[in-house]
Amino acid sequence: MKPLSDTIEAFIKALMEEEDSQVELKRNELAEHFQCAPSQINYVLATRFTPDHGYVIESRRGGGGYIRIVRIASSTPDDLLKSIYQRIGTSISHADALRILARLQSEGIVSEREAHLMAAALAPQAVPLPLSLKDALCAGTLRSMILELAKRRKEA
Amino acid sequence: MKPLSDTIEAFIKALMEEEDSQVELKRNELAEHFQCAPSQINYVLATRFTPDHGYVIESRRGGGGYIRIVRIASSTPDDLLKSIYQRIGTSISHADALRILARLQSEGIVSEREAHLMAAALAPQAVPLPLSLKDALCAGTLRSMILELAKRRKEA
DNA sequence: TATAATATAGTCAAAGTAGGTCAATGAAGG
DNA sequence: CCTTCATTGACCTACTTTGACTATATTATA
Repeated sequence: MKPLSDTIEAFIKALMEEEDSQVELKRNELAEHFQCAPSQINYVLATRFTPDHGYVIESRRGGGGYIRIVRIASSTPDDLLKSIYQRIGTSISHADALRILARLQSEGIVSEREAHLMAAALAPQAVPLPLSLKDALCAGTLRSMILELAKRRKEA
Repeated sequence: MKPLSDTIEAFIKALMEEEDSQVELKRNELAEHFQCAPSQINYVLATRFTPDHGYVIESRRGGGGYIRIVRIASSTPDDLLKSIYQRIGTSISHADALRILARLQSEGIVSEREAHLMAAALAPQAVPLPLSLKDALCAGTLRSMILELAKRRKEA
């Protein structure tokens, strides 16, 4: 049984297809529709529609409240690579790193195959490392790959 | 009395026959079915469905979790990947790793761009690690990427 | 107007679900 | 015995779902 979160994610993405990379929805209605707790919607947004994924959320509470999800207009690939590189910093969680890879793929900067290859390089290796070091290693590897992508753009 | 592990192994392999050299299963359900500890399943996977045996495992935890076993085909280029995989072992120098990448590229298994991406992932990270660990890390990362390549050949 | 009621959305911690790891123990054969 | 393979259970990590409490906006009421 696929988790509800995945279904809700797909539902929202389908909506975004129709409209112009932008949806506005009512949290309670969505929750009602999927028969789940309203906070479930927040969970989906927090794990699948983050800035790393290329989305921005705006919302308002109170009567007539809403949640708007906007797909960030991509600047040039070079700018995107630069900002991602900076965002990575010296430490990043594995989950966040995968989000960034998904973004790179959806922006067409890497192919699906390349994204998978990059993910493989980030997979928790058989090398036993303390958790603290792991995020640093993840960051280093990802940064190194991002740099390579940036370099090849320049050359091309 | 044949050990349970053999039975579970056969069971999984039978499943793979039906489906397309690929199964998805629930660890707990399988364990329940065979009335054994869930970790028994991991044991079977670790001893009979390793990359050396020609399988790749993917899994996900939490609600909706699963274990997917993918058989990687053994056509000619796969044999090369297989032998490379074995050659890598648990430790490899950075220089040797780069030589392997060059080979993969010259064989047309990866593009130049992919080879560079892989090299970037193997670059000596900013993370300070004892030399002994570095070669092990290099091996782990490379193996992981090789496996990904093998898996995708199968899918293609 | 203030104020209260109502309608939303946000946060966070706890519980629920599910797979992973590892070390101890058990069993079978040489 | 001793080694190798099998089995188990305690503990760990990861992902999901929920609910109690909080924050904020709008609307009705005094």
